[in-house]
Amino acid sequence: MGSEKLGWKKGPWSVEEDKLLCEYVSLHGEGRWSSVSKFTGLNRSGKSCRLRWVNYLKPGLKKGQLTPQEQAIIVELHAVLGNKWSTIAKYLAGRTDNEIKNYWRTHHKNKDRSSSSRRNKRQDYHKRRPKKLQLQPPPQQYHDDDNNVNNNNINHHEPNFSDITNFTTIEDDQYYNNDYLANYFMNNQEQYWGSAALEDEGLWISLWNLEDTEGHARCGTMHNQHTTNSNATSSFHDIYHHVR
DNA sequence: AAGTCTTGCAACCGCCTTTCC
DNA sequence: GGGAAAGGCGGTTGCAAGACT
Repeated sequence: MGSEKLGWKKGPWSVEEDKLLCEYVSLHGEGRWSSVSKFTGLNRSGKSCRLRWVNYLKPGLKKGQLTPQEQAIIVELHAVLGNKWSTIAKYLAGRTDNEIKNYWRTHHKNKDRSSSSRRNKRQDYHKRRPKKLQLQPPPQQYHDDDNNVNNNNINHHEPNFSDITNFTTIEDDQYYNNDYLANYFMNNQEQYWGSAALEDEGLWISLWNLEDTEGHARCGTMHNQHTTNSNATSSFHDIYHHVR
């Protein structure tokens, strides 16, 4: 945004900055991000504050490895929606568009490594990179399911892709020429929509609130899981048939 | 052991859309 | 109605850490 002042602090957020931002949101709610610096003294742009909140501090965010179910949903929805990361994120409770985008780029986009522009750029970068660098970033915080703040380091494990191998080997024609995908969701909806990882009420609300194909928000009336489950599948059908 | 490469992810950038005055 | 500000989104980059040679 050209209107934002120059001289905003950039780079990793400190624990203190996170605290100030959390306090601001608890007092004023989400939105009015450009006011954060005024109210808190935080020298961060509104966009930076919003991003930090949405991608890291917001209660209910899951951290750590994507589950095989989540990976499968991403693969399936990307086949239908393309790079609509924020839309895909609506189907994955506690996951952010940024997280999904990063996952995709790492695991799917760069399959053709030999021609990866990023790889080439990175090789170039590493040639120029000074050997041992910089200050350690502060310990990362996150909120657990009970909305408590933690400072734990996240354990990283090698992903297990065996569960989704069959998805990634599906021929494109199967996506584009029939209702394969829609039927797949219909037949496996218990796996997706009924999985423990997706039982967060927020997901069902967000699924029900998914925009329809004309860009209008769906009714936000609360439904029980079974009802919403059907609606989620209906939404998927809408997306599938209109996007293709 | 040291150098190089790969991966994961936080954060920034620029553009577009929406909202406000 | 039009311009400015704010918000949202997708693409990209920078860096740490682990894997590999």
